[in-house]
Order: sequence, then structure tokens, then C-alpha cells
Amino acid sequence: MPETRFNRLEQARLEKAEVLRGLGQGPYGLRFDPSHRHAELQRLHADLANGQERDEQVAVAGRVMTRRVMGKLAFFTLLDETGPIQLFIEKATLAAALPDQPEAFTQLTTLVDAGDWIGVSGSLRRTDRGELSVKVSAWQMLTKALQPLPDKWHGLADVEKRYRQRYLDLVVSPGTRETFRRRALLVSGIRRWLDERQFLEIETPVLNAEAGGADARPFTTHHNTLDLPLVLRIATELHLKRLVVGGFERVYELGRIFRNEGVSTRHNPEFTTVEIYQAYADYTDMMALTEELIAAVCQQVCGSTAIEYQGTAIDLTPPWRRATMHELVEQATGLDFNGFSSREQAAAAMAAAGLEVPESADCVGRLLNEAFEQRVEDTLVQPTFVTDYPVEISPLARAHRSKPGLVERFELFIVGRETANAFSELIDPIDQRRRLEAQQERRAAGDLEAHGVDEDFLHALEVGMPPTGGLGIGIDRLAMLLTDSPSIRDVIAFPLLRPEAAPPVG
RNA sequence: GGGUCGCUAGCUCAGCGGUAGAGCACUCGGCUUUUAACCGAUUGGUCCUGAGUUCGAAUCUCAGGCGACCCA
Repeated sequence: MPETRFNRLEQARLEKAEVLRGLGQGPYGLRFDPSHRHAELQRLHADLANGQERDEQVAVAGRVMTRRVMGKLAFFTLLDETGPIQLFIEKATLAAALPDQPEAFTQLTTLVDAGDWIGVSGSLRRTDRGELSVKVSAWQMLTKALQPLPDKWHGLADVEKRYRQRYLDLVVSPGTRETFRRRALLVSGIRRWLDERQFLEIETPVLNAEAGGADARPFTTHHNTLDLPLVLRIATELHLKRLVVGGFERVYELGRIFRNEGVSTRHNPEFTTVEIYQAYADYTDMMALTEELIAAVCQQVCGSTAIEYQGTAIDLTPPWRRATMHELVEQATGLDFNGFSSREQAAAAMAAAGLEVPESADCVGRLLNEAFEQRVEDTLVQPTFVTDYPVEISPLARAHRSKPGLVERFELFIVGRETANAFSELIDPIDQRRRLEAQQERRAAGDLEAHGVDEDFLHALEVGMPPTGGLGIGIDRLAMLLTDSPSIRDVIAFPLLRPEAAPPVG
């Protein structure tokens, strides 16, 4: 390995690592038993007055974030998962505690850099300035870092670097740590809420012969031994419904799905959803479930159901607004889509109202959806259930019990973003076959997002699926909302980015 | 896919046609109550890549790379 691989900063750290090795101090420790973390120490010793000491031995470990050495006294801050703890490092204290290591103070202050992991033990002291500190009487190197930390004051401002080197972002950005902590609480909160209500989480395949359950282009891959082309799932819907056919009355799956589509502040090619199916329920039941579930986890994660997102107050306290797609479009555009009997009529009215009329919207229902996306979607800032969708864009939803041409479906919008989607599930195998065949025709005509016909799924419906309510929630978008993050990349630890440099040829 | 902006030291940034700069970090010296510690000294560069214009390019032009934001 050529020496030139390391720059002078890394080289200096390597030299320190060698000195530490010679002293029997790692530089890569085996184990350490911290007695407390930052949060516990702060809680347990909140009563310790400024300038006072408490003769209780503690051991803490973490990454050295800052160093302030002044002659025979030094202050380090050590960061553990819960926060920073100050180390009060006194030459005299170390010398008294370690009579056989007269150089301990010098070694600690010259061989330990910002970025290193160390473990220390000592007693407690709150400094004159009020900072709870561990008065160090022994220390050990746990890991020598070869890379310097980013600027301690400005942190990592380069967004690209924050995404590519998330580990560094996490080290220096408390807000990033908090975001992923909240995301974890969100995910575990959803699971707990569902588990408490007797929903079973059952895992379904990621690799499938056919993509189904959503309008999206899949990633394609290949199984070598079976010589089989496969696609990654774009939804978990069709398998979860098979489980309902099999007799599981309440099932869900919280997991990753994959859509081979663009990347934006709201889209990542792999993202996380939870799909929930409840037998004997319909879409109104799923609306109630959605409200309760999201309000509950919001309360757990944020401590309130009234939150702020990018400067806008959002109130997730149930009940939420409910409105039909037709009503909302009429309010926004003045166009009553109930009155249109042909695509031409609707298209002309839309054009007259200044809306775009894309070629691909080949029926009244799709035009209605266009009008909704163009004029309504962005305006739905407070949580809103948009109900009663056109059948043409809802191939897996049950026909509405009283409104011809519509289905029993809702989508939940919050801050203008689709956050959940739910139906009274279509359980009639004959109707379902007709719908999927219509999709198949669209696909044959070039619509790469149209569904295919999944014969086994149809067979399952023929075996008989009870009336069922189904719901899908986008976890990433919910995480954005609950962490006040403007981009989906902020709530995905390692978002997809192009490789920094072109891969080597060959 | 289109537009705008960005890419300079480990980090944060300035420089915008005439010797490559600052703060922090690093290294060395000093310092027992700091918390962006302080004081002094030193060190550190593929100015994203390539081509062009020019006596001279980090700077201007073109092409490319990566990213951010907006639009579709």
C-alpha cells in the first residue's frame, strides 16, 4: 500500500495510532462497559450544584467531539447516542489515580483526536459554569479515527456529502440523528399499534414473476438457476389479499417496495409502505383506522397531534376533513364532472377552464383525476380524505355501492402530498378479471405502468375473499411530516444517488 | 427531459483575467474552569474533469461529471 494513499492529516493520526499501539492502548479496543449514557447522567445528577463534586464512579464511552487543552487541565466533549457529556481532565487527578502511568494526561491530550472513540471512568463534577462533567481518573482508547471530523461549528453543509457520507452527517448533525430516531419510533409505533389490535405481520415476496398492486414500472432482475426473469415488488397488495383469502382476518406488512421511476424530493426508487387489510371492513372503516393510527403515532413521536411542517401548522387531531373528488374539483374549477357523458365534453370544458388536457387521459375519469392533480392536490394542506375515485384509475377497488362509475376508495392528502390510499377491496373475481384485462390492453397499447393479469390472484379471489378493507400508508412521507423534513432523502438514511465517479471500465 | 444555481485546503467559505486566500481543524510552543476556549508560530491545493480563447484562466467560452432547487 503506497504511503501516498494517506494525506498529512491521516498520516498524523496513523503515527499516533502506532504510538498508542506501543503503549498497549489499542488503538482498537475490544470492549468497554459504560455504566451510564449522557441522558441518564444528566437526569440522575440534575441536582448537583455548580462547582460541586459527587464521589460516584461512572464509566462513559463515546466519540470525542471537541478538545480544549489548557496546560494541566483539559475539557473534552464525548458524544454518545443520547448526547454529549463533558470530560473534566485534570493532570493532578490522573497522576494520583494512575501512579504507574505518569504520562497518562499527556498521552490523553496529545494522542486522542476529535473523532476518536474513547472510554473513561471517573467521578462527577459540575463545573463552575454549570456543565455536568466526568472527572476522569482513567481512560482507554476504543477506536482511533483516521479521518478528521468536519468543521465543529458549521458541520456538514454540503448536501451531497451529507447523503453520500451519512455516517459523517449523523456524527456532526444532531438534527439528522433526531430524524432517524423519530423515524424508528414511527415504524415501531405503527407495528405496536397494529399488533395490539391483533393484526399479524406476514412477509410476502419481494421477487415476483409479475408486478402488481399499483401503477408503476418495476425493476427487473433475473434468477440464475431457474433462468427466470423476475421483478421487484411495486406493492404488497396482491399477496396480502391472498392471505385474507387464506383466512387471516387482519394482516399487514411494513416493508420496502421498489418503483423504477424518477427521483425527486418526494420520490426515492425504494421506499417503505405499510399495507393493512381487515376482513369484514370497508373503506369507511379504513378511514377511521387511518385517522386513529396516524394520530396515535404522531402523538407518540411528536408529543402532540398539532405539529408544524415547514412553517405551516398541521393539525392531525381527528376527525379529518372528508370530501369527494368530484366536490373538490368542482370547488376548485367550477367543473361538475358528474355532468360529462363523454371524454370530448369533459376535455372541452377543461380546456375552456384553462386546464391542460393530456392525450393519455383517455376517459372522463382520468380527466377528472387530471383536474384534481392540477388544481386540488396542492391545496390539501390539512389532512383530507379524498373519496370516491373513478373506476378507470382504481382497478383493485370495489365498485361504489351507490355511485355508478366510481369506486369505494379514498386517498389521504397532507401538505399536498398523497400519504395513504385505501379501498373497499374488489373481491368479485369476474369484475376483477374484467378490470385487469382492461389494464392489460392499456399495457399492450404502451402504458408501461398498467397492471398485468395475475391469474393466481384471480384464482385466489375465486376461492373466495371476504369483504375486506385495505389501506396503504407511505411511511417515508409520513416520516417527512413528523420530522419536518422537506425532502424524502432526509428521512432515508442512504438515498439513491448516482455514483460519484464513473465506475472503472471493465 | 428543460431551466436556474453550486463544485476552490480535512470542514465552512472568500477570491471572478495578473504570484492560491481566510476562519476552524492539523503540527509546534504557552496556559488549571473551558464549552466556536484563548495567545503565538508553522503547515496544508488535481481551484470537479477535458478542450478552447488569451501574453497570462480558479476567473471567460464550449463539452462532460456530480449535486441542489424549480418546472414537465
